[in-house]
Amino acid sequence: MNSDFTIAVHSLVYLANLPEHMASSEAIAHNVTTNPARIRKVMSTLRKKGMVKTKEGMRGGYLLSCDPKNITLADVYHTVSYGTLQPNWCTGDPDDTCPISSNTQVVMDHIFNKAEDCYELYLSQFTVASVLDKIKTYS
Amino acid sequence: MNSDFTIAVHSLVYLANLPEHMASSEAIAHNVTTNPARIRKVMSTLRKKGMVKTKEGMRGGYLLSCDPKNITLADVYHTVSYGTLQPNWCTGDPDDTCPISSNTQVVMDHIFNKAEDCYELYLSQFTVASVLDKIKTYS
DNA sequence: TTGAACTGTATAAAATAAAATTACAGTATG
DNA sequence: CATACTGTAATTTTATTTTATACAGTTCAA
Repeated sequence: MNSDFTIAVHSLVYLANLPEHMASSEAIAHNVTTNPARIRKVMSTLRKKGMVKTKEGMRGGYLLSCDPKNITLADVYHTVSYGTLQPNWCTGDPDDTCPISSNTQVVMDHIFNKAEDCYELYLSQFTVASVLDKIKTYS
Repeated sequence: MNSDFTIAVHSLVYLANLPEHMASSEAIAHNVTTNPARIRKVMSTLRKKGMVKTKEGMRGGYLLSCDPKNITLADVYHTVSYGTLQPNWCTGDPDDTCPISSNTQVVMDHIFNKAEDCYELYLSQFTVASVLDKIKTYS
């Protein structure tokens, strides 16, 4: 499981907290403690789903393109990490004559797929704004 | 994310399908397509929670110790993989004066912890018996 | 009572995945 | 036209996962 989801949430919260809702990949990377290239990759996929706008060139960077109250963590998860609940490793052998060996993987696939829906439903209760609020109560 | 959960479920289903509900690590490993040492490690943790009994020595192996209808995937997940929803990587810097940098990880920790509960609730609808039934409908 | 067939567990090696680094073309700004 | 950005790809480094190997301890049965 990679950390793109955590990075995406952190980046969006960071933007939401800024008066202009805008920052460069370098500023975000410093806050998140990672490198600018990784931030750009994650933000680039968020842009494709319309969550942020990007400005290239000098004084460019990333700008929140909607109200932090309207971005749920489910939206973020779906955009950057959908499918990562299931491990890559496959169990059994699809060509084995034993149905347990050949079909367990297929059944687990279904279970993991529905788990994603369940996970997203859970995450839909949180928004970028609500996460920011929680962070502030710790300060 | 490692595959211990998938391996545990597959192994238990395999046992449930056998008339004596019993098999050696070698037989299970062959069905799962992994090595006996790994099966023994996973089964060993299931034993500690009372899901299987083990017989050492000649003609030994693993024996289901309860009705497959009474083992939910939530039980299995909790036993072998609890906590793996959260990535190991940590965001931000706890010593940074910026609360976004220092507190986002803590808030994400809470969100991931509650997600585990949600995930287990979802998994509690499945049992070793119900998974076995589904596998058979594919045959 | 001995040896074959098991489990339990640890360690090391190999394979895979994740993260960081580097590089550079493209773009806006002043 | 130089500077400060993004977009993206390739490479290297690091961490994790999986496999392989080994061996002590246990049980059974001849």
